[in-house]
Order: sequence, then C-alpha cells, then structure tokens
Amino acid sequence: MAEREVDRSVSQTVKAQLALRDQILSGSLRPGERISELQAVETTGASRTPVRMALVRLEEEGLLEAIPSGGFMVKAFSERDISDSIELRGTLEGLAARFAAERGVSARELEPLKECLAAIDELLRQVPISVDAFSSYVTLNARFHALLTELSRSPPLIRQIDRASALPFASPSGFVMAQSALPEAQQILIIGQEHHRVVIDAIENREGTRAEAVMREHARLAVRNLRLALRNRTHLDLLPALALIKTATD
Amino acid sequence: MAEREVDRSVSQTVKAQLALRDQILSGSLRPGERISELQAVETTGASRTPVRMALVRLEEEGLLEAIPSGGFMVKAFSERDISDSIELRGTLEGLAARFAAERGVSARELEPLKECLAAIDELLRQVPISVDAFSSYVTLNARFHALLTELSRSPPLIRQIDRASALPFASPSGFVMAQSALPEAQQILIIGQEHHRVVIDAIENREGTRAEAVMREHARLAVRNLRLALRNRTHLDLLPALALIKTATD
DNA sequence: TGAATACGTTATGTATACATTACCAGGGGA
DNA sequence: TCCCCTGGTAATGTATACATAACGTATTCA
Repeated sequence: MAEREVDRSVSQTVKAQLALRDQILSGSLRPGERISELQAVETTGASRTPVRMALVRLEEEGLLEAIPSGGFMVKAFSERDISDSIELRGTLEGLAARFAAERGVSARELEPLKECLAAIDELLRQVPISVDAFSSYVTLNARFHALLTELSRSPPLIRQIDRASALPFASPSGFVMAQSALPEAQQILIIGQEHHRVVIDAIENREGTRAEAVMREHARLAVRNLRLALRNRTHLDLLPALALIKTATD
Repeated sequence: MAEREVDRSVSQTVKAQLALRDQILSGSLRPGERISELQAVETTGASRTPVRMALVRLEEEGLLEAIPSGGFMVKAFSERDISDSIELRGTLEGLAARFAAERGVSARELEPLKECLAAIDELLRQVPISVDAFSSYVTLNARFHALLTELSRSPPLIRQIDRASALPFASPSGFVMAQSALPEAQQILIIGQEHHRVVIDAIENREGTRAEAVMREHARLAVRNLRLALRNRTHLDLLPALALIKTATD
C-alpha cells in the first residue's frame, strides 16, 4: 500500500471521473488535447486503474475520444455538433412527453412539476433578472426537465436522455449564464417557461402529439439561443460548459 | 509475465468485450445473473484489468447494470423496455432522415442506399422466403439503416443512434429470424421495404417532415412485429437477441 | 544540409499482488 | 426457535510492477 492519502468516502473511480470531468468542462484541458494517464493520476489522486476506468466512462459519455494509437483526447465539438445535440435531446424529451401524455399521469405526479413551474415564475417576476436568480433558474430548469423525463416511465428512454445530456450543452449553467449578459435573456426565458406550461397542460389532457411538439419547439428555442450567444463572442468566457467547442481558428 | 497464451492481434480489452457480449446475447448468462470477474477472466482468457474495462464498456452500452454493492449483473428488460427502445431508435432515425432531407444529399450519396434497396427487393421476390434469404435480409437491412444514419452527417446523432442500437432489439438477427417462422413475415418485410423506398424519395425531394414520419412509422411496424413474435412463444427460442427479456415468471 | 535510422525515453496495455468490503455460515444467547 | 453476532471466505476495489509499443531526438551517412 502506498503512503498516498486516500479518501475512503467515495470510490476512487468516481472521484477520478468527477475530477476529470471538471477539468474538461472547466477548460483546464483544451479540446483536442491528449489526456495523460500519469498526469491524471497526479491531479486526481487516484491510481492508474481507477483513472483508466474513469477515462473509459468519460469516453462512453462522449467527452473523450479514444486515440487509435492509444490513450484518450478531449473531444472537440463544432457549433453544429452542439446545436444538433440540443435538437437531439429535445427530440428525446418530446418522446418522453408523448409517452407521459399517452400513458397517463396522475395529478400527484404532476405536482412537483407544477411547483417547479411556479418557482420559476417567481424568479422571472424580477426585471431585469439578477445573476443569482439566473443561477437558481438553471437549477430549477434542470429539475423540471428531469422530472418531465421521469414521467415517461420508460427506463430506456430516461437512460438515453441522460446520455444525451452528458454532452456539454446539457450542462446548462454556462449556457444560460451567458444569456444573462444578453438583453434578450428575459424574453427567451419567458418563452421557455410558456413551453413548460404548455407541455404540462398537454400531458394533463393526454394530448401526446401536442406535448411532443412543444418540447421540440423548446429545443429549437434553445438552438436559437445558442446561436445568439455565439454571435456575442464577448460573452463566450462565461461559457465554461462550452469549453469544448472548436474555435474557428483551431 | 504469465504463461497464459495471448492473442496479440487484437487488444485484450476488445477481445474480452466481444466474448462477454456474445455470452450475454447468446443467453449463456441469464438476465439478472451476477457476472463474476474471475469467471469472466477464465472464459475470456484476458486478465482482470481488460475484463474490468470491458465490463465498464458493456455497462455503458446498456447490457450490464452496476450492482451498488459492487460488480455487475446482466440487465433484464421487460417487453415494454424493448418496444420503447425500438420506438426510441425509430425517433432518432427519424431525426436523421429529417436532417438528411433538410440539409440535402447528393445523388452519389444516395447510390449505396438504392443498391441496398434493390438487393432487398431481389430477396423478397422469393415466396415464401428462405431462411438463408432471411439471413441476407438482416444484413442488408442493418446496412440500409446504417447508411441512412450516416446521411444525417451529424456525428452526435450517429453516435446516439449507435448507442440506442446496442440494446438487444437492435441486434436484429434473432428478432427477424423469429419472424421467418411466422406466416405474416413476408408481408411485414414488404411493408418495411416500402418504408425504405418512401424515405429515400422524401430525402431526394427534401421533404424533411415526410422522411421523419415514415421512419417513425417504420419503428411502429417493428413494435407490432415484436408483439407478434412474443405472442408466438413457440418461436421464442429463435430469439437469441432477446435472451435478455424478462420472462413473466421472473 | 537534409533525411533516415537507431536508440532512448515515455506512455499505454496488461498482469498480478494487496487491501477491503460484502456475503454467508455457524454458533451462542435470549 | 429465532435472532444476532462473529468469524471466515470469496469477490471486488485499488495499487503497482512489468511488457510493449510509440514518439522524439540525436547521430550518421549520403
């Protein structure tokens, strides 16, 4: 056994995975950069075996790419990749909303969704919205989407949506935070909230097609949102979650 | 170094992954069964490290499930899980078809699709279709779907579809083979082939919505197909790919 | 001076030893 | 008789040693 100090509260594999994901999403490791096992061992404090397990998991998660000659590198995404991923996720969420509507959901199950909705309403009452409120919004919005996904009661679909959310765009903090610097921010959030309201209504009334349609529209809004943020390159430094995006010059 | 005989042509990790997947899909390992590392080491011929990497990959692939207390077990799926997965995949393929149609595809790119289509037509001319022809059909059908997916030119989407295809239903051999024992088989394949034809036409004419709709209908056909096969329990032994399905008594 | 080869260094792939935890069986006490 | 506790065994989690392959550098020859 080494004299290495070991934190036994969580498994070394999980610790390494979290640490590496942080490094990637925070931009410490740039897209395209090769990720060295030894280096990862030093920064994470775990030994090579758990580090390698973490690397495999992150590869499957889509953040890393295997290098044919061996090892892994941080994956680089184009703007199109990101917007496609958003649309992809919206499509899956649309299916989840359809399943929820068609299979029926009890009033009790909708309760947490409505609470979430009301909490967001409360936040949006501020004009202009503060950075703190934005931060809360991000959390609540993520919660809303997670709850909606759960309503589908379809483990394979839920799993797939989780997978699709692992891509950087789905780490919503940076994405939405960047919007806070934009004057259009409030409008966008208000429209998004309207989508949330409609999808609940559609599910309550068991209108599967309508529920699905609004979630897809919701994703298209997010894509427009992304484009807007990327046009305002001055705010790109607020986009830690988009650290993986390929810059034009790369 | 051990005296173990090592095949250096492929990596031990890949070898172990393939071997274990075979064991799972062939039913050697029953759903819900715990998978022992030591046992896997013996059956695959690799050592524990590559076996563990393979297990992690298979977990991410959806065939295994991590046991909280440690280790992995073969995942068990309900009929609903399988049909949801088929619909899920169809939804993603629908998006791929839409992307292809909206973004435009050259005649040269459609060529291989059309060749595939023609080859399947040729096979279906036989009445009744032979088991060999069925086998060829399975290959060609998989090729058609893979080519269609590629047309989206969206790496994240392609990746996600691959993921969704890793689930057992997507290993089409057993699934379609089972149909060969059913009198409705030929009809189903002919309808499916019509869908293939329509999606190509829609893509050529840049009708994204129509292209998407037909792929989703295609998936619904496959779901009906699955239900049919499961009603005919006598043929279930022809379903190696569905070895993972939970039986009612489990 | 440039290119090619050889050698050395470094990193990954693999194997195994060690540590720890979970599970099971047996025994003892209430 | 049932429950709990304790000990042992077996499996997983972790660490590291070893083998091999890749990459870079330096040297030599053309």
